[in-house]
Amino acid sequence: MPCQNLGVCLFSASVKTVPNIMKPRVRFAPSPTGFLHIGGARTALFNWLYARHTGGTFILRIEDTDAARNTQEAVNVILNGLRWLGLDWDEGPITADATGPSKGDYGPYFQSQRKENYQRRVEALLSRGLAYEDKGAIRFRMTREPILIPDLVVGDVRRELTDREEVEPDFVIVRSDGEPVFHLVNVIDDLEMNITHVIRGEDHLSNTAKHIALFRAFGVEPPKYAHIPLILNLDGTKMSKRDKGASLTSYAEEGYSPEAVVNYLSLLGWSPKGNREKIPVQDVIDLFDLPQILRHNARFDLTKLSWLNGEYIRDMADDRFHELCIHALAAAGLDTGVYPLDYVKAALDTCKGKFKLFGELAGYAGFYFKENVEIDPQLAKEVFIPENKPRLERLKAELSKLEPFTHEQVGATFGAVAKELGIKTGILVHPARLACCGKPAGPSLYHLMAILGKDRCLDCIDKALDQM
RNA sequence: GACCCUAUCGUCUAGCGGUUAGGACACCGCCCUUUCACGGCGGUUGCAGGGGUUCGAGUCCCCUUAGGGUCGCCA
Repeated sequence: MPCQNLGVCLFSASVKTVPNIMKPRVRFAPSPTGFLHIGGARTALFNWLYARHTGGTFILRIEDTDAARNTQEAVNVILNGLRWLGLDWDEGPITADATGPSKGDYGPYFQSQRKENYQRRVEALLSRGLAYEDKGAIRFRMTREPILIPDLVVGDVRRELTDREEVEPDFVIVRSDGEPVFHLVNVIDDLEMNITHVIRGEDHLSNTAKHIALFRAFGVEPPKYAHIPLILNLDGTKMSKRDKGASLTSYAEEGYSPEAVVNYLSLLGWSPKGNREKIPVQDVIDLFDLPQILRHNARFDLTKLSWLNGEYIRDMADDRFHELCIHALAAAGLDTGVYPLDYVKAALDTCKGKFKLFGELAGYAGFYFKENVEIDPQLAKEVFIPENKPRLERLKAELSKLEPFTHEQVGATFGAVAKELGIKTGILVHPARLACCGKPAGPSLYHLMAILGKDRCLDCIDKALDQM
């Protein structure tokens, strides 16, 4: 079945031997709104995956025709977002400056710098009677016939005119203020940049008829199209700017790792088959192809992303783990720099695999990096009860004798004291944990106490005893 | 209003005419255990509805319903 399109099959079968000129050229063409939508990020990812899978070229083009709301900061949101995800582009801007340096032979890669191309093309249409002036604007003479849209994902789509289009099929390509509109510039840029495959959101499917007609008017065969399904909210509604998880930036802020986000995004509308969930991006590149993309929209499930993120953190190299932890703690106002590096690393190692988001870390292990433990008052009332006082006192007495204060020794002491008192170890663990961390959950108590050190632990226990 | 796309557990998906409809997240038990996680075992939950085609349909066709998209001098 994947051989419906012979051209594509021949191509992917001999990817390494085809001449460069036949290699796919795909682009991600976002508008700098100051915001990178998670759906846009997925579109970028799919384009990138296809380019990397085929050995083609991934191009970044900035559609900044709307000068009013475009700023370098807004462009940087896009550049930084793609960089964070690891989606490197082969052609496109190097900086957010529209007049700045870029890489690739098809520049400029900012639409604001390509005006003369549009003007030239419009004049060509005008002179051939394919477009005409209408009250100061310029309209394209659109075909009245239905247009067949061959789509690599959806299949052949026959697009008829809507009732409104029946009344006025000719659409504006240049506004009366002289500014060319999206449909026009998008097509011209794709044409002039030799884009071979347009991979974009399904929201553009209906408009593709216009684009195909425009390509033909320019005397060029349109590229191949692949319209990918959209990402919706968990409740099935459209994900808008305000919805949780809509902004790519928020993922970095909340402590997701880019590998997890890329992995999760890959799984939306595409599947590696074989019941695989956590999958390295290189494997995705190897397996990815357009015809296997699903046709229905997907809903964004943050819970599953969190799970995946936890999986990535669990398997993360220590250095990177430490780095991301320290960054997350700093973002929460905890300066680890004032503690010895060995202490910091040892403390963080007790947390590895225990949380899903770096954003949780400060709450989980903040006690390591604070002078005083903040104890949950409600739990204190439940755990720091009079009957625990003699137990904790006995524990403290034994603990104070320990030398060295290792986690093995600490653990053995808890066991011995519990046995001596004829109680379960847990009876001692709960008040001791609350005394040391201020919370009911945390890293292994014995390890954490060893890292905190004897003096600090005894001090915490003293403070707890005062409350009993 | 018209046009287009889509439809398997709550969610992401496997399935491409014959399956006890599989996996993952989430959820619920049990086990492990110094807390929380992790891990292990088990469980609840699904082919939107109706017609066809066929010996046989989640799989093919049609209709309905539902969801999404588009019809701008927005991108």
